[in-house]
Amino acid sequence: METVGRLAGVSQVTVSRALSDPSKVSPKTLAKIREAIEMTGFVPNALAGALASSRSKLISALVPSIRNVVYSGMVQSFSAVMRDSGYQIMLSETGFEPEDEEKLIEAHLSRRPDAMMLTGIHHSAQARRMLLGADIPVVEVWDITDSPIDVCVGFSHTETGRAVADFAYAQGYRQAGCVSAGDERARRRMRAFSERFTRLAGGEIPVAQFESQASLERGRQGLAQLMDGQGFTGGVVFCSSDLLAHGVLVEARTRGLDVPGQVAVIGFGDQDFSAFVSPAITTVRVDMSAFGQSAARAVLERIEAQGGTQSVIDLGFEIVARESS
Amino acid sequence: METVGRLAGVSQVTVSRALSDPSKVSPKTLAKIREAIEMTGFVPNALAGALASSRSKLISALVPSIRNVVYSGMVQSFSAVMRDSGYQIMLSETGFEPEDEEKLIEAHLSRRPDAMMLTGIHHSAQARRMLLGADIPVVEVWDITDSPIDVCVGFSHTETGRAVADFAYAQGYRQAGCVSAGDERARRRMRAFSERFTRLAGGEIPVAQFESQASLERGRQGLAQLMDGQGFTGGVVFCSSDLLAHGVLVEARTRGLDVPGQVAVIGFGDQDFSAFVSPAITTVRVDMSAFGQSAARAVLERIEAQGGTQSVIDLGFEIVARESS
DNA sequence: TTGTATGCGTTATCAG
DNA sequence: CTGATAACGCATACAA
Repeated sequence: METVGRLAGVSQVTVSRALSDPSKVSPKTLAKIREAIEMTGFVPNALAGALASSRSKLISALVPSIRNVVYSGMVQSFSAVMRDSGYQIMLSETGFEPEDEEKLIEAHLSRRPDAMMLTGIHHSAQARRMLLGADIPVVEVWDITDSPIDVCVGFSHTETGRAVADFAYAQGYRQAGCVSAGDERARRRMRAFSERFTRLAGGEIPVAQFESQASLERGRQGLAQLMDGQGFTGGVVFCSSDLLAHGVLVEARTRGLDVPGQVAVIGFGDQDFSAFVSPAITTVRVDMSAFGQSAARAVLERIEAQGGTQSVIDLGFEIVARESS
Repeated sequence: METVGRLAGVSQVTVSRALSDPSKVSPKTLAKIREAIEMTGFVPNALAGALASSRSKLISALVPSIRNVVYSGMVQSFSAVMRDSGYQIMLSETGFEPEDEEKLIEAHLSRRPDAMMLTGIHHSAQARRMLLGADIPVVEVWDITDSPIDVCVGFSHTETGRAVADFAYAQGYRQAGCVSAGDERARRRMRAFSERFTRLAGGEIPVAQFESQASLERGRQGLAQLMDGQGFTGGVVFCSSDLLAHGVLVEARTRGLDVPGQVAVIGFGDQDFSAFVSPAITTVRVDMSAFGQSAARAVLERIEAQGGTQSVIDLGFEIVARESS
């Protein structure tokens, strides 16, 4: 800025003002400064700016995995809204281990973000302490709780599981199984489904539980496990994601089973392929881009107004009935 | 650090040293400092650190879209390697508009990253100038050129298109069509495919070109367009992604067409579902996590050794023959 | 092994 | 509308 200022015949401060609030500088000097910037190829140092103003214009976002469209879709809409307000996103993957999250939170906090977006509501005590100590807006997405760190936006996984059980029972199914990936929230949905379905129809509900991330192949293996190892002979299979559901579908076709006659399938997430495979997948739709947008708005509200309104934003879910059940 | 130091009975610098290089501090004082940090919940300010040392430990990464697994997979492996070396990633989506990229590059550069990862080799003149001026390692991924800004790692899209044409011709196909999403590199593959296939088999090659991102539905529309509007009656369909290929498959099934008898399909990307749908999709495999790792290693080499070795890293591609062709 | 002085490139505050 | 001056919180060079 010093150099630019000399070239434009003004001081360093004036250059700073020209950049941060052009209206505070006369049109003439503004033009000269712009020209000098053009000539020198000057790019302001946001690090120094952040240090001086203690506003970094950086937002941290932590998600389990960006390869999963449900998370990357959310990040995409979150980022878009924040970017329009001049914020940049620092994104990291936490994986599914709580300890990793703690370290990442500290690493992010050291960069002094103006706010932080986290996935889920379960965080270590130390993580909560650091977050509280940072004194910035914190939004927890994808799940809701009555005691968020600051604000949470999402839906109830327990309610989802129950609703699916009710739905499947109402459709006439009396036998059920589950195929689930290693996500804590997925497990919570499965548990709620099992409890409710057992209460309605009785019997045990076999579960094929994987620790790895969901994939089509895992879905195939899931149905195979249920049928070959756990005595599942037919009925409805609730999967923790549409990808798994698709795998169950493929495996059922391979085994010559009629869907939904012998094996019915319900997925989760309403991914873009779900309506277009055949049979189309019955699923639970959650509006991930709405999550991202709501989260972003909640953050902006808190940054600007210094005090959010709602602290629990339940965006709900919707069961989409298609051909697979 | 001042506060922590007072609590531990040492000066600010000693605290700084204890954090950046514990071996330079006596075990006793180190213990006292650690205790003081614990008590105060002190989290170092990386902004100030970066300003003072002019090393931000931040790496910028720009990709067209994180919802596309080919990009998010690459980012994932890139991030993992960089994180292990103590770097954080600032990720942004450029979309598919060159002007947006330029603005994003400037925004990122203002945060003084220690290096930058870009997708593709086409950047505006102004962008190149800024990048060169920033004087940091720059790695361009997903494509190769003889004149990278600094270093590029990827594969030749033109060669890919040609190889697919040769492959399809060798399999006996004499009619072809293309379904492509609005990615410049995808278009380049399609063009090379068309040119080569026309030279081999003669005739015109109809193309269903979409401006939007790939999706299963677009794939279905693609085949519909080719057959209903562009006189395509059968043969091989080369798609710019496996998602589109899957859509073509679904549409073909819907129309009662035999695959690969009447319509054969070749995709791109070898996504995780490609081997498991039926018929399994013939595709072009590129090792996206290898791209990310190579890119990360190239960056680390340049940051540490101040001068990279190779400047063009061609990781190639592989045609995976399956049932759909 | 530890401390002192200085500077990194901005913004904020106050004067002119 | 513009300028001087003091932080911001740390790292680096040098000294002890």
